[in-house]
Amino acid sequence: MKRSAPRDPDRTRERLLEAGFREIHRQGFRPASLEAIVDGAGVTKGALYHHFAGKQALGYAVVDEVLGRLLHEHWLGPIEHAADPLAALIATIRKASQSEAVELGCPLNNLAQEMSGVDEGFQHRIGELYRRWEGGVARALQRGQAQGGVRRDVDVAVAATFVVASLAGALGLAKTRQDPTPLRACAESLTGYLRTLRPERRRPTPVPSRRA
Amino acid sequence: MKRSAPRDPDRTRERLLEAGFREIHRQGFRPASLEAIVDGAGVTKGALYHHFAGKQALGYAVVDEVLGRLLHEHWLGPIEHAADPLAALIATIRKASQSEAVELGCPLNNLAQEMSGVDEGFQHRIGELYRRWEGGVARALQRGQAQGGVRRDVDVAVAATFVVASLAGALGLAKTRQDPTPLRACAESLTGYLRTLRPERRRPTPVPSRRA
Amino acid sequence: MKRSAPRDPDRTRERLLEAGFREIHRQGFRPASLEAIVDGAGVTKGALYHHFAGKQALGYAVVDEVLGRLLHEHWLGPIEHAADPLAALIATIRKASQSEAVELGCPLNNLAQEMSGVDEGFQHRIGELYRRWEGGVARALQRGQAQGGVRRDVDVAVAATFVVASLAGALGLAKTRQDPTPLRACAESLTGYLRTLRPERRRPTPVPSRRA
Amino acid sequence: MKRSAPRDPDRTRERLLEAGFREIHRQGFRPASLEAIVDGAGVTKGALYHHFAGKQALGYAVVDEVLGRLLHEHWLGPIEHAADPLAALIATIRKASQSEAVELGCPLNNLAQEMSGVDEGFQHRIGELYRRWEGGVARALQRGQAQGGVRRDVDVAVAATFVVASLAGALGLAKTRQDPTPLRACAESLTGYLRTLRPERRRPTPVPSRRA
DNA sequence: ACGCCCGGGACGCCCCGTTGGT
DNA sequence: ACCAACGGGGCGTCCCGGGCGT
Repeated sequence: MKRSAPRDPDRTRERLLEAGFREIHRQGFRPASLEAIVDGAGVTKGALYHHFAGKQALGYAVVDEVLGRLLHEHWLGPIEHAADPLAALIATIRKASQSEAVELGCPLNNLAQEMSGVDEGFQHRIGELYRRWEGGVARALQRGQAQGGVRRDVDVAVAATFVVASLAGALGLAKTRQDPTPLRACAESLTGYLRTLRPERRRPTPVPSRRA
Repeated sequence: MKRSAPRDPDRTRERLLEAGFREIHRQGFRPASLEAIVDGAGVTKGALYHHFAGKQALGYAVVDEVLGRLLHEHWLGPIEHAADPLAALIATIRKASQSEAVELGCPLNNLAQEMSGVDEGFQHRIGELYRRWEGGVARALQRGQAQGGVRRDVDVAVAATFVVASLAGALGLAKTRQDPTPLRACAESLTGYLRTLRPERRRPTPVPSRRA
Repeated sequence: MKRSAPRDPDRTRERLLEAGFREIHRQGFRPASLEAIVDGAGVTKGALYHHFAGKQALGYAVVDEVLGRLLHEHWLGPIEHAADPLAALIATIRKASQSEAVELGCPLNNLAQEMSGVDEGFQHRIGELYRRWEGGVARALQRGQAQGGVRRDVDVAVAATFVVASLAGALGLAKTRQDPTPLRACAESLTGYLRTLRPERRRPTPVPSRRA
Repeated sequence: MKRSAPRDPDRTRERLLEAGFREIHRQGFRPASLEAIVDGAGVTKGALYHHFAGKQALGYAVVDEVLGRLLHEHWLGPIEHAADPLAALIATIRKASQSEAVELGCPLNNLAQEMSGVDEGFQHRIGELYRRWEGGVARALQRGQAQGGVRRDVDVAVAATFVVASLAGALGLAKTRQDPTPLRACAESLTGYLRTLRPERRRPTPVPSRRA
């Protein structure tokens, strides 16, 4: 018998989620093929149907579990308990801008563009993730205000929305061009913008410098 | 006899492009149904295959012709010959942010997220449009520099990329939430950012004000 | 090129109906395989989908067109303009009872048992055919009354229902047993019953004789 | 610990048979879903496969045990030891014709139409039940002959077949129409027919009266 | 040249009946 | 007695070209 996997339901489910995420990231949800997903996971259709009610349910689970985890790992975690929240935020943006993985774009953004307005379930789930993202940024700015690193007159909600939107847009642009350059240009400008949120000391120089 | 349409090839082609644009905007390119497109255009499949080599060719033509035209109408034209280019740019952003049509999102952005990295033909064509967009913004800033409305040390290419990316991101976020609010928040922040590009007179106030 | 069929839509549709009828007759509607039907018709799925909206629509068309035609040919036509309607009715019953084709049963009865109470469209269409069948028998009996071959006090509607029901039941029984014997037994008894509907002359002998 | 059901194999088997009968009656054998059956029985698939070799074996058991019991209860038992067998037979027919439960039809007849000619095992089992049914009716008529309530020249086998076939047909017609009326019309006619089997005293009036 | 009717394959998702490991 | 996993089709329907009229 070729029983390689010694019957591990949780692992099977995890593999399906992971393969589903990959395929959805690459192809989008609707063009994603269940066949490709089960192949990628090394299981059969029956296993998928056992763990999920169908393609839609798998997609929802990918958003809730996989994308939620990624969001926390890459964006929310690093700024959650930082000593200087604004600096931490800038650091995460810089780090993201140095990634070369622009080929497939931001999975959350991709899914958002594809499925919002087509499927309410996706829209709600994706909207929830964006809310958490903005919420994390807004809380960081708020903590910055509390400790004096951010000006008091800044509307943290508006600023957080702007940061998230610019990041999403830049990620998308980089994907479109298959080139991380626009991502870095945006990171630079966004950093400049964020520095204008610090209290002025003497002479602020909130302008983008010449391209490196 | 049954000659309702007096056989007008150009008009047929135009109708197909228009119906194709609508369907692609609503559903995305791959989920778009040729059946729906020919129904929307009031013609048959044969007519489509007479004017276009296939679905892909129709998609390319939609990008080149329809999206190109829309881009020029909404974004490029209004800032092309403006007396104060920066003010004109801010005005177009403000105008776009007041639109209520967030349901389907920006057609260019949607297609970019879906097809870049999947189909090279789309990627090139969409990239070309983004280049034209950024180029238009950059030229406007440059003309601003020439006439003194924009600081000389601004890297217009970086700034143009940032503007376009933020707009695309905000449009996407608004679509995701089915709510124009984030679009307005971004327009506000972006306007603030753009004002920091003006030469300082006395005391710059480049900060976003409390939400209205 | 292997273009055997020179593009004949009507013929294609007819072939599909015929193959659909055969498969449905053999397997029942729900277990019937579209794949088997298109194979039997020598066409592809595309052709089927072109002529019918789906499996259900094909099934409806089979009932309306094929079964309707068969009903008329075998049961309604022969008694429609007969000089002696009762005799003609008895003759059709006798003829049907001599058929050896009991293997698959009566297609109308099969479909009725399977689909009534599951699909309203089938129920209405099948019910309509039964109504036409009973109606034909009832009209024949009525014409018999008019010309004196049937007693005036006979409720032709009740009698017609009984005749049709007994025939359907006998056909079913013969199919169940894969043996035409019960069909003949019923034909014999039914003939006896029908003779009791004739006006009495002297001494009626309306009893079934010993089995042949 | 988690012993909610105190592990009663016989009861589990009984529940499966009962749920299987219900689902098969409603959907037919092939469209019946094992999932629905085990849900209806409140057990799991494993339990089903513990008690039966598979779907087919369950179906066979349903025919043998459940349908056999129902046949005896409704049709065979009441006429088995009746003082006047013919009267008892007429009484059971009348009783059946007054039932309102025409929605799903006669389970035996349904299964017979569906599975005879498709599966030999079903055919034999169902044929056996029909034989027992006819046998019971024939014996009743025979006992009627012995005690003088039925004419001696009647071929009881032929008559029994006719009775059963007419009943099956009428049940089916009623189901098709979702209306018990045809069942009553047939019961009336069948009663009339059966009365012609009694020895003539003076003037027989074996004709159906005008519809009430 | 232009347009339409018809037909061809190809997957995609769903879901089902069944069997090993516990 | 059961949970987990397995493959095998079923139907839908989609994108696409040949064969004809106009």
